[in-house]
Amino acid sequence: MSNIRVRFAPSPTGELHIGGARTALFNYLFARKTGGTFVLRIDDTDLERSRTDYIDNLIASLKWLGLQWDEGPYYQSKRLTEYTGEAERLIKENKAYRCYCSMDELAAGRVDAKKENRAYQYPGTCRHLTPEQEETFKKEGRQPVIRLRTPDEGTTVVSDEIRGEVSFENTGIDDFIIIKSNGLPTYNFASVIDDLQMKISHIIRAEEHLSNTPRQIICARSLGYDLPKFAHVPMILAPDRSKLSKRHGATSVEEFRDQGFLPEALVNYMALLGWSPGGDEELITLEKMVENFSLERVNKTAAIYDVGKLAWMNSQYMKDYDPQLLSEAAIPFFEKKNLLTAKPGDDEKNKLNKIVIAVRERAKTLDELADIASYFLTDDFEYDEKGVKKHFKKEGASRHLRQAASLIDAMPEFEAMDLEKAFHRLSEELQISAGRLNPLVRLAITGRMGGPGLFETINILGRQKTAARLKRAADYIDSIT
RNA sequence: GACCCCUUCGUCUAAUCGGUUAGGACACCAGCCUUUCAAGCUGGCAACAGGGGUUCGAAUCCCCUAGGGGUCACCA
Repeated sequence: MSNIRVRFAPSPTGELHIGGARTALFNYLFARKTGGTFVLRIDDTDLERSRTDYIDNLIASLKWLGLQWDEGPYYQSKRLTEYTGEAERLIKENKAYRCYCSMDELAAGRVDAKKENRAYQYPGTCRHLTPEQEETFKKEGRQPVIRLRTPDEGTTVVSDEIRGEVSFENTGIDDFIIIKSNGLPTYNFASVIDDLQMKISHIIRAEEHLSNTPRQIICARSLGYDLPKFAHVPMILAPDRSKLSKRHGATSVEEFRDQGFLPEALVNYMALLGWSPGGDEELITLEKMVENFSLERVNKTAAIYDVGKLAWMNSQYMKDYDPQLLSEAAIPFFEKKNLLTAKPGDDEKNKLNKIVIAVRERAKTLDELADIASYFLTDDFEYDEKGVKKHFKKEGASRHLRQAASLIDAMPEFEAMDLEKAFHRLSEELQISAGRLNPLVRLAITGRMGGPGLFETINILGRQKTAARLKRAADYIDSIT
């Protein structure tokens, strides 16, 4: 095991979306590639917004994607004394100080800054308070925050594995808060302490954190720790180039799952957003990704995700999926559409398998697959309107169907070859072409114009059902003509 | 507004010390295959943001402009 340690540290304030999932994936790939350790940490210091059901969602989503972590989950909410202890130490070392400014006072400063059209910075009001002044404030009942004393000059350089050296003027960084008045740490403090204490060697996270990094570096230096390496991966944007949000349709891993995407396809697709293995291969297994992964090959540009390509990729995975596993995965979608009344037994599973194999390459998602295959599981379907016009309203249609029905009734069991031959003879008898008979029969037994091969369809449907549907269609034709 | 990052087909991307007819994939269009719908196969459309340099030679290096994004909380 190498010394490489990475972490995925989401805050449980929402469902895991593909941006976060992709960050987790890159961490996972990097850890596997380097023989390192992948740590999961839950950054739940924001009591207001953190929710346990989001933690469940996070964990379920990671597991579903197959991104197994090696350590954790750790919870920041359980490590609070760690942060306050470090903050007290910094105060003793005169690297941090208590600030008694009220939120209103600070807000007023911000309003002024806005008016003068300049960036707001904490003016350092409490930087040099005497013990007496502190006493007075305390007597007034003010709850202090703790601020870090940050350098007033010089530059802080972020050395980023993906972006190179990025430097920031220290004048742009004020004495920011590390412990809030409620005693909880802020992100820039807790996260730094955890990363350092957990011996994280590479912080791989989204680009939105790049601007925060100089603060964290200053923080780490005050604390007296060595710096980890940083790698800021590009963001994933919605099709309208804005940040991902609910109004962009499905963005969370759970939603993609519920829409019938396979985890392998989603992982494959996410990996290719901001990274490429180099060659022309796009359909690659997780193993292959691990083998080829390097931060060097991660892009700098934000990527816009395209559900269309995800769907295509999903269809590719469905085609090659183990049929057993695929029909297993499809069951919830059949259930959702009320196509499965009870838990399927062995016989039904067998049938499901056949159905899934027959329709899989016609669907892009499991949800679509269940739609396409619905007529195999229910008699309750409508006839395609165009099809009715084209095939049912033709001279002799109902007679042809009745003939086909008696043909099938007369057949003891189905052999695809026999069926085909029998239909061939039938079309000769009826003196119509197979090109006219077959679509008519298809419409009668499936209600649709397209689908798996006709004889395969009849085979799966079974003799009785097929014959019954043929007669039903014939009756229907008689009733409308 | 300040600071920071980014810029190759509509979208994802390749071209990793400068020399390519700028490659692939999705989508789209056409053809083939096919009893249908798909799938598959073949072909087509389509990009180096703009302007200056450096160089024999720039998508690649430098500068400027424009555009996009991110951060500026007692959120993470």
